[in-house]
Amino acid sequence: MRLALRPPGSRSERNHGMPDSSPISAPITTIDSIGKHEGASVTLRGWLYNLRESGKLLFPIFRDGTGIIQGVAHKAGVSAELFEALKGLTQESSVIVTGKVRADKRAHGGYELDIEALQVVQRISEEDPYPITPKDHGVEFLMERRHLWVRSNRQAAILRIRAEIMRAAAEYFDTNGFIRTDPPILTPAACEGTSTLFPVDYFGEEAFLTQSGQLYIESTALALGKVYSFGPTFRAEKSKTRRHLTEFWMIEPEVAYCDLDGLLELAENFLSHIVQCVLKNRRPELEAIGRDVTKLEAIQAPFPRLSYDKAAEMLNQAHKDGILENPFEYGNDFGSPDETWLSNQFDRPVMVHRYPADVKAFYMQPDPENPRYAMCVDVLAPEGYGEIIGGSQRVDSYELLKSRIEAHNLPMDAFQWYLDLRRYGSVPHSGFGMGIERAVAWICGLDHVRETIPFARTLNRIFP
RNA sequence: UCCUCAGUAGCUCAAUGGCAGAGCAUUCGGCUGUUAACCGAAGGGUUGUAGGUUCGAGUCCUACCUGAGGAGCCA
Repeated sequence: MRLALRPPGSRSERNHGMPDSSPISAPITTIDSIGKHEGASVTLRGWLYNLRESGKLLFPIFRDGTGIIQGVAHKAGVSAELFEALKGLTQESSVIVTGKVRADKRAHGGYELDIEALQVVQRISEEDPYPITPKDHGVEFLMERRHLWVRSNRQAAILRIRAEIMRAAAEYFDTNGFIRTDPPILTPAACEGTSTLFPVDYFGEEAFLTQSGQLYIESTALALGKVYSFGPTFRAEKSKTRRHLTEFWMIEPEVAYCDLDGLLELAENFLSHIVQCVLKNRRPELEAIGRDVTKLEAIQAPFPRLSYDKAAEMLNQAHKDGILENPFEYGNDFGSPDETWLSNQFDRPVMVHRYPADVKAFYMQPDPENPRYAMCVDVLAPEGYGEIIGGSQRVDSYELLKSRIEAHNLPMDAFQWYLDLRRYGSVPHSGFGMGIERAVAWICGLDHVRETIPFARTLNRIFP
């Protein structure tokens, strides 16, 4: 073994006695940039994804974290040692492989690797094979092995897209004058009732994991003008659906001197930027997971605006036409089937605004034209994905906010600091929160949010 | 919290109340362009748990456990 970059650990421990075929001396590269090396020999460091064989032909498929590529070895074209070493490889064994890059129409990525040398870093034994085969598996089996499942091509592509969505979201705010100010994750006594919060022991006092940083970034918005926060959020609700996690990531902007109209513009520009970045930077991954990118190419501002009243009319009509099973009761919040149907009526996210104040949170500003409505917005992603953003203009009047807190039976003491924001230099201000996992599910076209985060925390799962 | 469905080989699933089965995976053999390769052979079972009905239960009944996706609530 004359390889410069060798892994830690002695050879005898790590490769289970498999012989190395020959010295490896080609430049090290990654599969995502293999096209630059057409016609040349390169070295890849990765894992065996699958192995097919046909007589004296071997087709090992390698992955390296950046992509997958099929290798080819003819028995007549390589040494007997190399052929036997390749033939004996097991799925997910770690290998360092050298070969000549060749463009080939038959190959999925457009390139194949004619294998010239192989170093087995660790060979997985047949007695304890890699559990996740290239065949069908159930949800429970895969989630129990999430630490391995993330290696699969599809899961890795989703995680790359997630990373791009998070990067693009932060980039939008960073390049538009926002300052990132992250609120605390450990919070004192409950803000909006304790039933949805995870309690923790804080040196003998009860504290809770945050369910939203909104109240805190209202404070930093009045200090810095335009701010955002980006971090994990916790909800102890016993929701067991494809749209719910108990721990999820939320990005929340908050803007001083911003009204509801300004917030709608911010939301549509923000979402457009994210989708266009994913299309630009993660197109191979979108294709790898079978996403219809024409649906994403339509996601450009402006987005349709729909008042609650108009949405209610549409839902009533849909019920009369027999499309929706249950009648919509005016004055209520939309149910899940209602939201799904509404979001399916548009080819881009629809911004539903001015819900009845009674069904919305205490901190939302009433509509000056009709105080029965709240100056709020839910952004519903298309293709039936439903709510990915919820936001509002905040109450800026001290007296009104105080009476709202009383009316909701919230502990006034705990809200004194929040009321201070209206006591000293209050201004109109607005903000929203976007759930990263729901955005990823929509942009990737997934049917469940559990695949959008490396390790999902759901009602029945806190393992691995 | 409520409703519905499911639990059988390592995995995905069959099996009218009557001998526990198939495909994949693993092992062995075959195949010079395979695309979840294919062909042949072998090994592999406390049918989620505890009771009950029955001559006989994977199958029917009761309770429980685990999981799934839907309601409510939310991002």
